[in-house]
Amino acid sequence: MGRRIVSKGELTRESILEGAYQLFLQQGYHGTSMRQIAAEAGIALGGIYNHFSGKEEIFTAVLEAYHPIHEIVPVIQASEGATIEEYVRNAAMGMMTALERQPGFLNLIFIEIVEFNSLHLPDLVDMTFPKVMSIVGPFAESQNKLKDIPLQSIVRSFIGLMFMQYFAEKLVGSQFVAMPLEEAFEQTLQIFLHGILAE
Amino acid sequence: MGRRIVSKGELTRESILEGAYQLFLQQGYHGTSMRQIAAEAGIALGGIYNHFSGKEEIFTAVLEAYHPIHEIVPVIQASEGATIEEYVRNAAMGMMTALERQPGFLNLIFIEIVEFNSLHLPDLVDMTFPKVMSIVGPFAESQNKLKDIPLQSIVRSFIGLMFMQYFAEKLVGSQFVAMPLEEAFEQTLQIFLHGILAE
DNA sequence: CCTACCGATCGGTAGG
DNA sequence: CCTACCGATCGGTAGG
Repeated sequence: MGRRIVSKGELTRESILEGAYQLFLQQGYHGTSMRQIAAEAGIALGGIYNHFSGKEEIFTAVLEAYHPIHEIVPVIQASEGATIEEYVRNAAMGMMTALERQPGFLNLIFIEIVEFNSLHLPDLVDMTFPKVMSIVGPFAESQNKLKDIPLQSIVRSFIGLMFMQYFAEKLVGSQFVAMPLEEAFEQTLQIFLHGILAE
Repeated sequence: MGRRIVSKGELTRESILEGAYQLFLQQGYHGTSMRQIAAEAGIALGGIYNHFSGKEEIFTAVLEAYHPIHEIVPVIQASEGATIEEYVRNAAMGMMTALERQPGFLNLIFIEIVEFNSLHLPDLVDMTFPKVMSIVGPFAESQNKLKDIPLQSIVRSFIGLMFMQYFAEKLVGSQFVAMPLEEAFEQTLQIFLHGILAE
């Protein structure tokens, strides 16, 4: 909201994070050097160590700063709709938009999986999933139009389908999406809605 | 089928591929050195270059040798069932088993995405997806019990849900799967089946 | 925050 | 002349 008052040191720290973020996305963690990060941030190599104890701490901080939850939770909260059908449709479009606007989210998670052997992934999920559940839960439970399936399974399937849809969009032009994207999105939504709504 | 007759050189080449595969899974591409690959294969560093022109060519060869399609297509082909419901259930269980037995498949693809910026991913998908479609197509189309949704969307959603389920299994113990795994698998299957079957 | 470096290791290649 | 390697070292770069 309000403009934060930041010291020069904080500005430097943030430019390190932003430079590192861009480089990690393009080259991965091990493929990115501390010298590249320093150059991107406009400082000398040694200067980095005034802000971070090492390369891994930079990655941790980037993971926190660019965490999907910051982008996606407000989108889901903003989702409204008279029926669950409308609500799901709005949430789905909001999530796709959020993913498209910040395509680096998934890559950071892939880096965590590939180059850190999923070391911090359980913590990450434990931090994220309850937040999503607490937002989705009240709305869904106030309705009686869902099949008798645990809300957790429903949310998990929703996320899985959105990720798959997102992958399909990244692969435009391949056989994987031989139909218009809007149409593919609609089909995925139909399968999900038929899957969760009571007759 | 029959036992291949392989020269000593071919055996060396294959041990390089296997060693590189294991190391890539644990450390990623840039995190793995040619010296580690050589040690894993039981030869000297220089010996590698009699079989591969460089590190990237090794990764390409590993991607080909351990391609998911080799494992998953026979599983789907072996899937039978009097009804689509049975068929889907068998295919789902077969795919989960295949993924669990070869957990490296997904990681190789993540390495491709993260460390090579998805350079060869479209080609990979174009090679794989049509094969799956040609196997699934005839069976599904011989039935009239599906909703009016393109087969391509159905297959894509199926793959998305299986991947999500697989991720959930890797995250056992976290909030993400607060129910028994068999139950979570069943719930995912219910959503999919309700989503695609005609009333 | 910089310059000047360190111990070690990187991917790749030399001659034999 | 080929293959399948070796011990040693190349020019550069890694994180700190």
